[in-house]
Amino acid sequence: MQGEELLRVTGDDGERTDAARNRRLILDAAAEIVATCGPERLTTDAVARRAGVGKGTVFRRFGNRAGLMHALADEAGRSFQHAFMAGPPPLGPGAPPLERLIAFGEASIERMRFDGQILRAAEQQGGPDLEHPTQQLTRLHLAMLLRGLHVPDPELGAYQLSAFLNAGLLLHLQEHRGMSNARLAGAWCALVSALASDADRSRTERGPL
Amino acid sequence: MQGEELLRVTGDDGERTDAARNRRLILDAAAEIVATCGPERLTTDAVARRAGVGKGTVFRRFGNRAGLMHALADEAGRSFQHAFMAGPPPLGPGAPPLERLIAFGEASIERMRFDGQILRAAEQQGGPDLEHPTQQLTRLHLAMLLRGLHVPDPELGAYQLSAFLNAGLLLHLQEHRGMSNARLAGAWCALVSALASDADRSRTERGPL
DNA sequence: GCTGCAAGCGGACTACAGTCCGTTTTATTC
DNA sequence: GAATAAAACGGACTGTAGTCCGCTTGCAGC
Repeated sequence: MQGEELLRVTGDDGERTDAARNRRLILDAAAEIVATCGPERLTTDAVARRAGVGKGTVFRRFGNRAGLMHALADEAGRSFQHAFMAGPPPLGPGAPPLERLIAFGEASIERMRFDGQILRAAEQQGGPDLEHPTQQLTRLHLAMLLRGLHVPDPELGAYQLSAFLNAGLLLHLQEHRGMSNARLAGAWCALVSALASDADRSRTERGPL
Repeated sequence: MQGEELLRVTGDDGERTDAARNRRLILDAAAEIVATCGPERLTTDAVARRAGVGKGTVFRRFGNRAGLMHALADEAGRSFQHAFMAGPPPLGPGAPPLERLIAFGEASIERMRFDGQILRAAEQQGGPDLEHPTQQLTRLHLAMLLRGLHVPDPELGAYQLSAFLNAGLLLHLQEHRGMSNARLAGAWCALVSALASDADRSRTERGPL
C-alpha cells in the first residue's frame, strides 16, 4: 500500500535512469547507422546490437521502427521548429501571416536537402503518423497563420497545406521529377496566396463581420 | 534462331494463358480475403494458399504486396475512373472546369466510404506510389481541369490537390477526427475556388495574354 | 543497508514480405 | 506431333519487424 502510484519522482520525466541512458544509446546508435548507411539500412537488430541493448528495449522505448525514425527526425528538426516558433522573421513571429506562411513553405522545401531522407523514412510504414506531436505542432502553426488570414476552416486548411509539405511527396518531385526548389516554392506561394486573397475578398465583400 | 524475340502473339496482352488464369485466381482470392477479414489481414501467404498457387507466383504477377493492393483498388475504382472521364456532368465532361473539380473532390471524399480501406492499404508501404498509372491518371485529369482555369502550374497543382485526396488522410479526418463529409467537401471547394479565382484575377489584371 | 516491487531489460520466438532457383508449362516452329 | 526456348511456377529460404515472458535493476520506504 505504501508504494502505489505516486512514486514517480525519479528522473526528469519520471524515466528511470537506466531507461534514459538506453534511450540515448539507442538514439546515438541509430543516428550513426543512418549517417553511415542511410535510413533504409537501419534495422532494429542493428541498432540494438550497436547500442549494446536488447531488441525488446528498442521497441519498449520507441514502439516501432517508425517511432524510432520519428524520434530521429525530431532531433534533426528541432532547430527548424525553433526557427518558425521563436526565430527571426519572416519565418518567426513578427512578419505578417502570409509572409510567414510563404517562408514556412520555402524553408520546408529547402530543408529536404538535409533532413528529407530521415523525414521520409519516418513517414513510411503505416502511412504518415498524423497524430505525432511534431506533425500536430506543424499543423497548429499553419492553422494559426491561416486564422490570421481569416481563412474559413484553418484547421482543415492546415491539413491541406501540410499534405503538400510531406517529405515523401517533395522528395519525389525533386528527385524523380527533377523539379527545382524554386518551382516548388512558387507553387506553394501560389497556393497560400490564393487562399489568402480569396478569404480576404469574400470577407470584404460580405463585410468584415 | 527460329524462336527469338517476336513470338509474342499469344494471349490478349501477350500474357500466357496460365499466367492470366493465375492472375484472376489471385485477384479473386485477395478480394475474398479483404472482404472477409479486411485489408490488413491480407498476407501474401494466405492469398497464395487460397488461390492455389505458389507464393512466388503472387510476387511475379504483382511485384509486392502493395502492387496487389493497387490492383485490387484499381478494380474497385474502375467505375469511378469511368465516371470522371466519360460519365455525365458535373463529374464527367460537359460541365465547366471548376464545377468538375468540385465534383471530383466530392466524389473522392464520398468514395472513401466504400473503397477507403483498400485505397489506404494500397497507399501504405513505401509511401504512396506516385508513379502508379491510376495516380498518374488522376493527376492528369486534375491538371487538365486546372489548365482550364488558367492556373499557372497545373501539373504541380495536381500534385497539391491529390495530396489532399489521399485515402490515408481523408480516412483519418473522417474516422479519427470525426469530420463530416460536408466539411471536407467544403474545404476542398474553398481550395479549388481560391486557386481558380486567384488565377482568373491575376490573368485579367495583367491582361489575358 | 534491507526489502518489495514496478519498471525496465533482453533475446528467443513468431509472422510476414520478398527472393531464388530447379522444375514444369506453354506456344511456336518445322 | 516432336523439339525447343521462353515464360511461368512453387515452395524452401532469408531477412526483418514486432511480441513475449522470465529475469534483473533501480527506486522508495523503512
